[in-house]
Amino acid sequence: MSSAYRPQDLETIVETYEDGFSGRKTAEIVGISYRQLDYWARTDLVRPSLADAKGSGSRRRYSYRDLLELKVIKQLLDAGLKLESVRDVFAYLRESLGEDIATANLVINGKNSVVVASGDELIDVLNAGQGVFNVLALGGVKDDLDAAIVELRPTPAASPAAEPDLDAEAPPASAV
Amino acid sequence: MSSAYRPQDLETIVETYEDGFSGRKTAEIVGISYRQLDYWARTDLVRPSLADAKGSGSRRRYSYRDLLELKVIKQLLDAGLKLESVRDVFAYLRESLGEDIATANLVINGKNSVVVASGDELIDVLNAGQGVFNVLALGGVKDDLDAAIVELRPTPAASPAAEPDLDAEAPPASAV
DNA sequence: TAGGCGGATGACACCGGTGAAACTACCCCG
DNA sequence: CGGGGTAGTTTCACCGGTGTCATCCGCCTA
Repeated sequence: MSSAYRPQDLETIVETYEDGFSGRKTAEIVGISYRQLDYWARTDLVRPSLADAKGSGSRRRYSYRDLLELKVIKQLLDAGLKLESVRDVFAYLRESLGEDIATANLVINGKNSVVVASGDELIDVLNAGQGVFNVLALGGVKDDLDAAIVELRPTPAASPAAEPDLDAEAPPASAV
Repeated sequence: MSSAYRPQDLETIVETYEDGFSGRKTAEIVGISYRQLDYWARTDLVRPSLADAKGSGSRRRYSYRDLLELKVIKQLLDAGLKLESVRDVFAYLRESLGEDIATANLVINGKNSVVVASGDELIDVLNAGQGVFNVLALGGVKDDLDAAIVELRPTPAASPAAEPDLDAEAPPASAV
């Protein structure tokens, strides 16, 4: 899928982030503005789990999992969801996210209902229910995130290997 | 499904609306505020197709199809979509809406892509694509709308047959 | 210990969406 | 033909989310 990099690269790169990701870097990787990241932290949507801000001069530190959540949020926003409903989603979602990310689908129905199904279950859910469903394949989110981490890896002056440009943006619309 | 009324009732009732639905009535039936209806008309989201407003004191007249569109919009908003993306959707959707409403599904992907698939096609699309999909079964929308029209039919004083009270609010969430 | 720099914070503005209330025009009935 | 009620229009205001800029603070390095 996403650009050509040896999977091992990701591990290596992530190791260099053992203290977590800074606010600005996080925003850059996830593809959101620093203002958004800041606002979301203040309003308890996603707080940096490694180190929270405590007064001016302190530093937020985001974990890889934080980035994952942030990326999911960005996807939902890009899909046209209101930030408000994203909040509702994460109120429920947080615990169930994390294990089988590669295959799981996030299904949002109405304002409260949130489900993580996998594969065929999804179809049953869609057939059964009413109203609007928002479906997000989590595997793609992780892929995007990993690709972005690789693209935006540190030491920008010491890696002339591959051009770190392009395809860091939107996953092609494909089908549809 | 929704309360007990003979299907013929709907036709009869709709006939009494041959001049179309007034703004207030439309808002009531669709389940939105008059303010929203007004704002949407001003900002070209849904204009009353039978008679538009021209100066204070004039009257807007909405067609049944207008109500259908409005109901779809309401569903999307209830699902947590931003009004902005609803606008994008309707820029494309308008022509394809109308024929096979009962079975069609509205699929929204990203900001631009809009598709109306039916039945199994839907599943293919979901498997193929990336990102977030918003799926809306249009049949349910029509059912809800029809039920609301029956509930809120005119001549509230002249129809002692069935008590036209209660459950005039939200069409039961059922399923889900 | 003194700078300097990265980054959190605060203040301000702006825009979209909506509620509330005042204003106004049309229609119908007497 | 005039009054009243109904309904559309207009204005004011608020809130959430975000951009921008200025400020302030703490850590790190020299």
